[in-house]
Amino acid sequence: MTERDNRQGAAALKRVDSRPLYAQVREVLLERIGTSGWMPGDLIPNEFAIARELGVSQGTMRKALDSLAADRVLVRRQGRGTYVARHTPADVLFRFFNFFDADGNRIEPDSCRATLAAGRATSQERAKLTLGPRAKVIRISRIRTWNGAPFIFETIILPEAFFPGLGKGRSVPNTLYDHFQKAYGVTIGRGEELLTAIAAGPAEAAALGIAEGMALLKLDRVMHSLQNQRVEWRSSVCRLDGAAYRVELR
Amino acid sequence: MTERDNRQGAAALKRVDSRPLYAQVREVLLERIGTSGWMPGDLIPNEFAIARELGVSQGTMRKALDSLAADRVLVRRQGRGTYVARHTPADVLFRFFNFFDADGNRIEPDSCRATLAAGRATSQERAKLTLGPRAKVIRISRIRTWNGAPFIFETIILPEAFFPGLGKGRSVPNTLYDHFQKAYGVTIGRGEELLTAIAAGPAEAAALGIAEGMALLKLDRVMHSLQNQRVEWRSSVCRLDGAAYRVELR
DNA sequence: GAGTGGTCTAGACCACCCT
DNA sequence: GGGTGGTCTAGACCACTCT
Repeated sequence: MTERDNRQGAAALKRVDSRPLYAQVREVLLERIGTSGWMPGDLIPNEFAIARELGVSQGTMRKALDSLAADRVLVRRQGRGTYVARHTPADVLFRFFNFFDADGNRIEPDSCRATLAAGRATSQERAKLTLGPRAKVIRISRIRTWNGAPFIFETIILPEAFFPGLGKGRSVPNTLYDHFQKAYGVTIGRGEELLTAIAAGPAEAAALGIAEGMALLKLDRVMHSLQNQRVEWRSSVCRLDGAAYRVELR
Repeated sequence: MTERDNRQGAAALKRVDSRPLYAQVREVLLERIGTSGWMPGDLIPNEFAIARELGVSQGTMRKALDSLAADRVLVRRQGRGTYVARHTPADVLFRFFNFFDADGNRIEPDSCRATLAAGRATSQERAKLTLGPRAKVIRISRIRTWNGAPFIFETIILPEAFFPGLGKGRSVPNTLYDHFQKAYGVTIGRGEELLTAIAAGPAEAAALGIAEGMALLKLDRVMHSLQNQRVEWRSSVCRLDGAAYRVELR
């Protein structure tokens, strides 16, 4: 690539908007990661190479790369290179599964029985996932166990547009988010969860094998993709004897 | 040239330390903030001044300052300067009070009735706060209200060594953490909270004015100071009809 | 030894806030 | 106008990983 191209590259970045260069660079890198360029697990070119290509200094490139690493989109390893973060079941549990046992160890749910169905989204589902009037969704209900006993009973709503044919002919994996990334190129970026306490009704009592009226923790979670689209609504009720939901306060 | 300055700057700070320069600089700044040098709300000297004083470059100083700003110890304002973060009641609510109403607005608890007592720490209290065998603690029990109705019933355990004479002759403020900072120089840095669901027993039912057996959210929280000492153990039970505890997932 | 990210420096210009 | 933090660049050396 010639020097003129470099300047044009830099100018192209600057002319579009007035945000800092590193923020624009970050945007460019995010696009490359999303659209079948750099895939999860890939080693991306080194700092100097991308910087030269985009016509910015290595320092600016570093700032963009560090910011993506802070958001867990990239993983940097000294002496080896920069990789596109890959979701593994262990990563997913570590980031998004906040249950701990009495000794402070993270709980690893053993398995799950799942049922799956598709249909038109209800108005509530459309609101939660910002879907259009005739959008379809996939609904998964499952029970996750811990030490062999039912622990979580949850319903997961997914826009069909993001996950066409999910579950067709195959069983639903225990950790969904790594499957989303591998099978559909949808990477979970962030989300929010609303927690309340409820008394077990007939449905929860039957699903979890407990008495009606037992106090349960209810989680209402909406997850967003890296591109900031709402890709999952999950509603879970959890039996919490011997376990706790852990929150870091900062 | 750069190499010699580099080593000298490092030598001036480190002696035994092999951590990065900016990390050592950060430590030095944190000490100055703790020990009656720079107080909450103070404007601290500009980057160049501190950098020159400590014998490091402005870039290294900036990295240390930015890291402290990220941890909310400092607040940087373009065109004005860098300030030591001051806890206000609003800040405290924003950072550490995670309850929201059905419309998604943060709940502001109205007031509280508090009782206060001091005594020797129980073994459980010593374990939670890593206290010595004969340590004393201050115990606060209070009820916080929302829209006039009891909302949270909580017990707060504080090491007497950190907060001597707390509550003597004065009432306990609604938001404690800003009081800790102003009156005792103890700044809350971070903490962790364990959430479970419980059924209301006689004590909770009486305190919150509800029926026994109602599902409540229980929070078990330990907070650490900027110097990483455990300075509070708080146990709360919350009535959650019309409200929810919100967690950001990243 | 070659290549990578991590640290550190030095100096430039810009955007913002004050008086 | 003068001072502050924010951005950007250029170049050096260090620490780590692989072959």
